[in-house]
Amino acid sequence: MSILVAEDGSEDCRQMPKVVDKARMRDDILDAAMQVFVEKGYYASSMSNVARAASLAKGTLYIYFDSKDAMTTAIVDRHFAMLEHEITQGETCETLDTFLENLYRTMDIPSDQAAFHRVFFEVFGPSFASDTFSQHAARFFDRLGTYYAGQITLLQQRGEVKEHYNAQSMGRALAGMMDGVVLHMSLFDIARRRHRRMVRETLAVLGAGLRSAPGQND
Amino acid sequence: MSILVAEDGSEDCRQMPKVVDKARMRDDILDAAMQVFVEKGYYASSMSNVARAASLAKGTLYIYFDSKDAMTTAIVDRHFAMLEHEITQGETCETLDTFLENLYRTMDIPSDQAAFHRVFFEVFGPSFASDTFSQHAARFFDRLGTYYAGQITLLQQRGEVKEHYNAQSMGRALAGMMDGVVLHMSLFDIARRRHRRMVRETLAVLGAGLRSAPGQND
Amino acid sequence: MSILVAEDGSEDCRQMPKVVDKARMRDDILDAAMQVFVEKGYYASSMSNVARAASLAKGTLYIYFDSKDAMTTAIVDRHFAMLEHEITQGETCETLDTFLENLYRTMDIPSDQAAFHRVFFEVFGPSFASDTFSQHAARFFDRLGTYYAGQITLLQQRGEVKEHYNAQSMGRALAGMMDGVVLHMSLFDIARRRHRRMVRETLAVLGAGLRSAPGQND
Amino acid sequence: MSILVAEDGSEDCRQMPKVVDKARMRDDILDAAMQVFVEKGYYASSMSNVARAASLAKGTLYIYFDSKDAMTTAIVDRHFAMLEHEITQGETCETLDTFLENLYRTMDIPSDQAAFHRVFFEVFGPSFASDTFSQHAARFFDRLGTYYAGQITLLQQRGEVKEHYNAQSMGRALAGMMDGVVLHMSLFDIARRRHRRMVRETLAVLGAGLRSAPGQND
DNA sequence: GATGAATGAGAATTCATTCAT
DNA sequence: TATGAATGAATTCTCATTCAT
Repeated sequence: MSILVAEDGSEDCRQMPKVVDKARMRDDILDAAMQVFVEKGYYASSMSNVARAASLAKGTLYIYFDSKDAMTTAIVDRHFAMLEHEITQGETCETLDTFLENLYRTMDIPSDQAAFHRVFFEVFGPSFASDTFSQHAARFFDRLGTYYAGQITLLQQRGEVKEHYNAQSMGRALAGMMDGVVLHMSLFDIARRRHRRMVRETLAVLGAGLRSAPGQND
Repeated sequence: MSILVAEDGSEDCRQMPKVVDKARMRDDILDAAMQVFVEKGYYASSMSNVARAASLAKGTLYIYFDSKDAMTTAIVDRHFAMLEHEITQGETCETLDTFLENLYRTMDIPSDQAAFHRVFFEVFGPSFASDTFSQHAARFFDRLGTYYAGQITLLQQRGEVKEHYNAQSMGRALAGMMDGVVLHMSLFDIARRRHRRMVRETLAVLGAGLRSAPGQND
Repeated sequence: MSILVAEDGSEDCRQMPKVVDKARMRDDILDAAMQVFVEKGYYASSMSNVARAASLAKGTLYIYFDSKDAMTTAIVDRHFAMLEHEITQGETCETLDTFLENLYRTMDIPSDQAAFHRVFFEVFGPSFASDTFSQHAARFFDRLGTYYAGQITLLQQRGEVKEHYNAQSMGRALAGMMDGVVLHMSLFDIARRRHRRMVRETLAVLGAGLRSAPGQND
Repeated sequence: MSILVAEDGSEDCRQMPKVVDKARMRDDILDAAMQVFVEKGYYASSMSNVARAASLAKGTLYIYFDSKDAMTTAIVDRHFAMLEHEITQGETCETLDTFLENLYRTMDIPSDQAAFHRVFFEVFGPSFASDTFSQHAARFFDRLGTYYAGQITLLQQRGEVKEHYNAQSMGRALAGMMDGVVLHMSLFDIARRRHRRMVRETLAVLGAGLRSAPGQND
């Protein structure tokens, strides 16, 4: 956000012809588009709808994006870049409890992200899934899995997690399971309270399953 | 159903050859439709495509279904009825290991079902999710959750599962988690082998978390 | 024309579902399209215009032709097939005068054909000339040239035309020159009377140039 | 032309550096435009394309030309002015052979002029032919015809050409025929070598037809 | 003068649905 | 019942032109 503000600030230096912050514009359009998609569904949303939501003329959209497809791809790219950023930021956990708490926070997505997901799975159900999205997704979940594997290894070294689990494999399984739970909630629009209870319960079992018995290493 | 039979019956006085089993016809059409949807994606499939796949004329589809929407709804109805049936059939498990094995089998869906799911989430991303589908889905997962809750209660009584878990809540969490893992695999088209390893790993943690320590009741 | 009547006649035999003479329909559409193109120019004519002219809905055009391009190609195909037919029908000429008279008739195209040409050269100016049209055109003019060459050879044998001309080369030159004169008239919309005078004059020189001096062979 | 100079002149009181040679600018733009039209075809060329080719902004084009139409008209005007100039320059021929040689040179157009023609006939097929272009063209060919008529009259007086041809009519016919042959070549992109052979052959017949028998005056 | 972002009318094309046969 | 030709609203995308800077 602060970056964008900085970009705005740069506008006032000098500008003979109409200067537009193209990156900012693209971003605004994507926001408008996403809003429309979430409200009406991707396939029910026309470029006209998006234009109206962005307070622009239809043609203007095509200045910033070659096609509806390209715009959609840009949304996906941006979303995954954001997720990427969030992962990278994660601090390593000292205890299993901290780790579980982190997982909880990751799963407890805000409801607008849930709407986000519904759009993603409408767009990338089968249609052109294989192309852009699945590559992103696959890579993303691999990284997420590896990240969790690292955490688990650390916790195993600290004696917090049973040694006999394969950290790599377990990390990937965790990533998949967490994604699944989030998806389940996103798609079926489950009440947040209920969702939280489910997540808590799930993490309780997970924790119990992972945790080393006190005074033993497996 | 009986209505359909009545309709058929009203016509059998003469022109036997023209009597068509409406229910059968509807089913055949739904099969053809689903095949097309899986192959091309829901929104990329036209009624023409469906008609061709069903070896019928376009107009004929409208004799059996009021609209594309109605046809789609019928597919969902049928699918959930099928799932319903599968659940109801499940036998109660004597041990936690049998239970986990059942879960494994449930998660190890054939790859055509995975394709199925992708279509479902294309159709019922946001579009008209709230209407028909989410009701079905909510009810379905409630029943599934209740079913698992029953199993868990049983296993708790048998001392196989720690007493301190809330069976109802845990049952629902299990349903959500399993659905999620299956979704994750379906959507991201993960290699079967990898998926199986993930499921095994997940169930191992689950089992460890659920299982009562020998000689104790939590 | 008689062929079309025959096709009409065949309609009355039997026809349970709506039977449409597809070939006839295509032809009617092409007629309407050509009329619109001639009136407004190809690039100024929309499929809507064509549809209106054909008293059809826009969508109906796409039942008979895949695209505007395909429709255009069909017009060209049909036109060249017609020209082809006309050439093939030509009888061999006994004298140079008959030959020149034939040339005259060929050049004295009706004014609707002139309009035709203007459309052709709008469409096949540079745009996609190389693809369909130029192949047709090249082959057509080769055949026309060969046909004239045959005639000239015959007339040379009969002592009507000077021997020293190369029949093949002269045939092709004749084809090009005739095409040119017709084009010139088509494009510049020259008054018919003036055009005829020009053609007569041209043929007079041609005739004088070609004709053997009486009692000599070159 | 003088008007444009006047416009330039009215601005030279101050701000010398900003003074642009409007006529020169217009010319450069037309060159760029023509280049684009020849490459992509008139209707496939956008003002953006022209602007890019002219290394100018789109808006700038509209400073020099009111519209795409106006720009196109300007191209035509310029082209015909150039042709006009070429004709006027022609020297009178002393012999029929010189005359024919001149005709040959006129017909043996460079291939970039052929491309030129293709654009002309795309633009001035029917579209707005009647307006600007056909007037130009009609007048141009009249002048050309008159010019040839003059030459022919001269040659008739010199006894080089048969007296019985009507010089005026023949001149116009020559103009049309030559234009046609050039068009034929331009449109069908005939190989130069073949084209030359055709032209030679045509001129040979023409010459033979026109030439007075030695020692006779018709 | 020069720029190029913005505009919006209009083009080609698709497809769910209807209906005469 | 079954057919498939016809429909036309709706969609994506283009591009000549305008105008604030």
